[in-house]
Amino acid sequence: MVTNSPQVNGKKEPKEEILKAALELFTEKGYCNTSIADIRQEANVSTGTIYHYFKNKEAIADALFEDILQSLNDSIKEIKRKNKNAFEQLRAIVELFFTLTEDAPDVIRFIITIRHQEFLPSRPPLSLTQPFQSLTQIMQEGVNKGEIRQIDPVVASACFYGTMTRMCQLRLEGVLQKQLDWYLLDTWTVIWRALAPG
Amino acid sequence: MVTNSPQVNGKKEPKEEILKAALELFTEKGYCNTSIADIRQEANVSTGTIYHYFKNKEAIADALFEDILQSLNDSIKEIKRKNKNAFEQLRAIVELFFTLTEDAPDVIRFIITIRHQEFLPSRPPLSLTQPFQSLTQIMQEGVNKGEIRQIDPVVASACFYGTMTRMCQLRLEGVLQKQLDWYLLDTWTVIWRALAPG
DNA sequence: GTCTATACGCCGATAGAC
DNA sequence: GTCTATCGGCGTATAGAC
Repeated sequence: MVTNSPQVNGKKEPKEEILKAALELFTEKGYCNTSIADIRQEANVSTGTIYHYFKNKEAIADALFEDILQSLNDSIKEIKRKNKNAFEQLRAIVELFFTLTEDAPDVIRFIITIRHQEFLPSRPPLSLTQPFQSLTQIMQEGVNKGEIRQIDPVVASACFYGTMTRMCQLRLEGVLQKQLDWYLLDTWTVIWRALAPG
Repeated sequence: MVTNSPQVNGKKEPKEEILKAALELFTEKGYCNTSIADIRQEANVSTGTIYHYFKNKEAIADALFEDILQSLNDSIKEIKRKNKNAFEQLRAIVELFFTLTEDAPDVIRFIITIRHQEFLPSRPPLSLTQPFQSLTQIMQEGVNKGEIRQIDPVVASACFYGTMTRMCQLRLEGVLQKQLDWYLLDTWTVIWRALAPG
């Protein structure tokens, strides 16, 4: 995990420190504008240590990608387990993204604003990864059960994900002064009106 | 304009060729991963010519930013002039974005996927520029006239813009096999159900 | 495992001929 | 206005001591 260090006592794992620093710098300045020297400084380790834990700069980004996607996937799985219908599942996902935007903005920046393909060309676009497949699946099941209107699940997902992430983006860009939970009700109402049957 | 060269006869303006090449390369590989040598080659000019027309690499990106924003702003102005109510105006904007995604994908990539702040730090976030202000204004007027439900115009804009651009993004990433106009009706229906009163 | 020192390539930008 | 040649600096990655 990137968001919290596994070591509780004083000493921190260098690997985790490096990932934490890299996430912060990549999301703030971009991958290209972040040098190994920057990461070295922010993580308080030496160049040698970085190359001991990671083959190269790209491998750091790759590990972040893996970590964050895994964590997102776990969260969504748990949401699907705890909530039985599409309405509750989707609402919980919006809450998750809004909470993360306030509490772990770098994670959301990594998911929604970073262009992974620029430096991880072998990775598929995020839209084709597991958590996003889960989303389309929720839509599909919702349509099948009559909880969601008869529309193309792709369009339904786009409305849901696009609206939610646009709100996150506006908040991260400093356009929205109030915390996202202030907008939660309105945002959810808008999304659900778009998707609800009848 | 970036999308078409002003010269009709054989010879092309080097400046336009440079901008065209830069737009293509920036949106494909990213700003950082594009070298002056790449642009030189793609535009069939020499390094000297590039630096004759532009102060530096950043100035090329800046000119593109200016061009594209101006062009987008003009298009939206014309849409507002030709269409009188929010319903028609917003629908025309979706059509504009969907058409551009198919016909001038690099322009849409530049608007929705490029992280301008990484290399143009003095520019404000896109969300604060004129065309996006116009959007919020359309929402506000729509709410005032009762054409749009009583919701926060920011949330309304986020739903509209987020849904629309997510569809464009999915198409640009190759996730959607069919052309965007195939999805236009569904997309618009979803958006309008979210915004319509009653 | 962690460090410092350094090699080496690439890239942005300039100089100066034509 | 357009070109070629080249400089200086930065950044990734490695070598090798401890």
